[in-house]
Amino acid sequence: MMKVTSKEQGALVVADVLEIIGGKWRGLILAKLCDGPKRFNELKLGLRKVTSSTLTKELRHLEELKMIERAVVQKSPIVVEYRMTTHGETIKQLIYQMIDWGLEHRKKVIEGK
Amino acid sequence: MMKVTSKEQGALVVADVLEIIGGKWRGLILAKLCDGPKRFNELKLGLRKVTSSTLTKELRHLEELKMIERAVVQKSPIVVEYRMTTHGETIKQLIYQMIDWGLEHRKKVIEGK
DNA sequence: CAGGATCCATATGGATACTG
DNA sequence: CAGTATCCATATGGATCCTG
Repeated sequence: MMKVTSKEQGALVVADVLEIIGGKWRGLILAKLCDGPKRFNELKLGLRKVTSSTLTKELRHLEELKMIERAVVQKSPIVVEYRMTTHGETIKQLIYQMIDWGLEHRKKVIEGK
Repeated sequence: MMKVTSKEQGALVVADVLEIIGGKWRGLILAKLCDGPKRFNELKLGLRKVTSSTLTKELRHLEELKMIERAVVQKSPIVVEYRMTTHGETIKQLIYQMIDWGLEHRKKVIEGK
């Protein structure tokens, strides 16, 4: 069911993962990209109120972590597309599980309050 | 495979979940409590360098979210135990999946760099 | 369209000292 | 042992304006 080694390193590894999906925006960006590639402004509009500079910073961070990649689709007017890398794709199941758990939690705790 | 409704609410729900496991300590605390109940100082020592005041704040927050509960086991000298609530238990699988993914990520990206 | 630059607000968490 | 209280540093993200 659960590897012993995983349990022992548990907290440390969780910290790694939180570096990727934690913070106010990174998890949300990844969730959006689970649907498929998105352009800069698509992400910007999809995330309620994030500013350009913040979005850029977060995207760069996810790029450094090899989770997403940036592709210039066309220039002048420039069009950029962000998409998950092959490695990034592997986090999809985790994101989906977060969503499923979150929906249950919402029913039980938030609405049931 | 994935419910459509989940996908659409995706980012919003992810934000809910990140409120619980995000931040610098909350996910780590939950990971520790996956092993079973822990006392205040056990948690404090287990998490590299967290101060009492910070740990207290984070624990209170997780209590408000109905994820953990505090139980006074004995008084004078007081002994307190923190453990997951029934609802909190439901997040275990998510934490474990985070750990599993994190270990893979570590191999592929961090060490493989 | 997609950002860079600059400056700034606030949230998060920390240091230190003290207590029932 | 398990906190509280007070004060404080910094990280995170935001506002605004500008540009190839």
